[in-house]
Amino acid sequence: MSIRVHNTQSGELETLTPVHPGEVRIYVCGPTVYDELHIGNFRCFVIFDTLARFLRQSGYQVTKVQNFTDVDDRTIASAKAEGISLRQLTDRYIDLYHRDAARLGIGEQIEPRATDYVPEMIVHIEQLIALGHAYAADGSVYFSVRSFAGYGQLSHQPADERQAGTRVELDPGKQAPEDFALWKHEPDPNFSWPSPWGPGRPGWHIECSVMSAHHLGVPFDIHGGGVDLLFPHHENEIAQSTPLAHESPARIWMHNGMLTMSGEKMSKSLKNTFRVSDLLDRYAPEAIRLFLLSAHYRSPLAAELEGLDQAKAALRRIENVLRRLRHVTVPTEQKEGWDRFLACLADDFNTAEAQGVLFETVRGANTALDHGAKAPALGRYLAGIEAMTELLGVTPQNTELNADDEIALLVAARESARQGRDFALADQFRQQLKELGVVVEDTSQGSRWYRA
RNA sequence: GGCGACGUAGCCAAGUGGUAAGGCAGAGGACUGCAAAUCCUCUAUUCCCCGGUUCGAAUCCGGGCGUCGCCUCCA
Repeated sequence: MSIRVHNTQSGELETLTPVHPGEVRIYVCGPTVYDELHIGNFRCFVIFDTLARFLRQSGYQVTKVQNFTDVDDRTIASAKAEGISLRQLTDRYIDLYHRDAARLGIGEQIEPRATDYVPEMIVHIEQLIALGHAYAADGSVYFSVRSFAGYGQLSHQPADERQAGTRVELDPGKQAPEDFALWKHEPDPNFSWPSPWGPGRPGWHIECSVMSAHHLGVPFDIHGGGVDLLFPHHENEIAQSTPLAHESPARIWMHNGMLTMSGEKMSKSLKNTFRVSDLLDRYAPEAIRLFLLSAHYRSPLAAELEGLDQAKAALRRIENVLRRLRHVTVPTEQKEGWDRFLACLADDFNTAEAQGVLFETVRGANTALDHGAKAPALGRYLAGIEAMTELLGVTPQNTELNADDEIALLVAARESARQGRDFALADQFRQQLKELGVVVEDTSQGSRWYRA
C-alpha cells in the first residue's frame, strides 16, 4: 500500500518514496527547554510518534530524531536569572519532558542536544561563508538571504512582499533586514563557545540543519514540526542547508496545526496553556492521546476540557469492549477492520478517520457479542481492536483480568450466592469487592471483574 | 498590508463530484434480581451566505461574511 502525505513545500499530496529503500528517516523539531512544556507542544510529538508507529507497522525501518534546543535567548535568560549554568537549567526541563513523554507513550528516538554540536555548527557556518552565503560582522555571522535564490520556496512568501509590515530586528551588523543570525556574539564566558569570530553561541536555526544532517544524512525523508515553525525556522533551515548539500534537506515537510484555546493558539505568551502534568492528574494518558489524534493533524484542534472529557468517555468504550472480548476469546491472526484502518493512515495520516474505523469495529464487536458469535469470529475483533489501539498508543491499561486469591474467592462466593438466589448475600460480596476496588459485572457467560 | 488555512448536528470531528463516517451529550425502546455493559431507533432533507459550472456539488469556480495561523527565537 502506498503512503501519501501532504508536503507543505509543494502544497500537494505526495507518495512517500524513501531515499533509502525500506527505511524512513524523520526529523522533528523538538522543544526549546527553558520551561515546562504544555499540551500544545505535545500535540506535535504525539502526532509524529504515531506516524513513526504507523511507518514501522507498514514495514519500514524508521530512524527518528527529535532534538532539544538547549541554547537560545530564553534558556540563557532563565539560567542567568536563577544563577545556574545553562546545562543545569536545560537538564531540568529535559527531565520534565522525559517524564511527560514517557507517560504519553512517546517511543524511542534519537534526541540530540544543540549544545553538543557546536563545533559542527561552526564548521557548517564556515562553509557557508566560504560559499558566499554568509558574512561575519561584529563577532556575529549572518546568512545572506539574497544569496539564496530559493528563499521563500517553503512558506511561499514572494520576495518583494516579505518585508511588508514586518518588524525587523534592529541589528546594525546585518547587510539586509531579512538576513538571520547563524552565530551570535556573546561576551559572557558562561554562555558562550569559542569560535573563529570570537566568543558566541549558535543562532536559532542552525542546530536543526546540523543535527539532522549528522544523524540522518541529506536528504532525509520527512521533516516535521508545528506550522508555526514554517516561517522563518524551516525556511531558514532550507536556506542554510541547501548550499552545502546542493539539494533541499528534506523530501517532505509535514506541519501539524495548532492546538487552540478559546479560539486562539495555545502558547505561553498568551498564558492559555495546560501543562501536561496537570492534565495527567485528571486524564489517563491514553485519553489524552485519543484526544490529540481525534482531529486531522493539519487542522487546528480546540483544547477544551469538554473535548478531553469526551475522549475519556470514548476510551471507556474501548476498555469495555476489550474486557468483554478478553473474557471469552483470544486474538486471532486475522484482524477485523485493520486494513481499512491502515488505509486511512496511508491517506495523509488521517487519524480522525482511522478512529472512525476503530469505533465502527468496536460496535461490530459488541453486536457480535450480543448475538452470541463464536470465539474465532470474536477473536478477529479482539485482534483488530488491539492492533488499532496499539498503533495509536491508546490501549487501555486497566482491562487485565489478573488473578488474586482473595478476589477470586469473593467472586466465586458471590456467584454461588447468586446461584442460590440469595441476592442479599450476593450484594454483600459485591460491596466487599467494591471496597477492594473491584467491579463485578454479570454476563451470560458468568461474572467477570476488573479493578476500577 | 502580504502569505496560508479553515467555516459540516447541542459539542468534538471525518468526508474534496454521486446523494452526509465516527465519538460525546440527549430522547425512546430492548436486555437485566440489583448494578454495569451492550444493542436498536431517533436527533444535519443538509454542510457560513449569494451566484455559477454540471445530469448531479458539502465537495469545482467567482464574490461576500466570519474565524485562525505565519510574516516577532511560539510545537
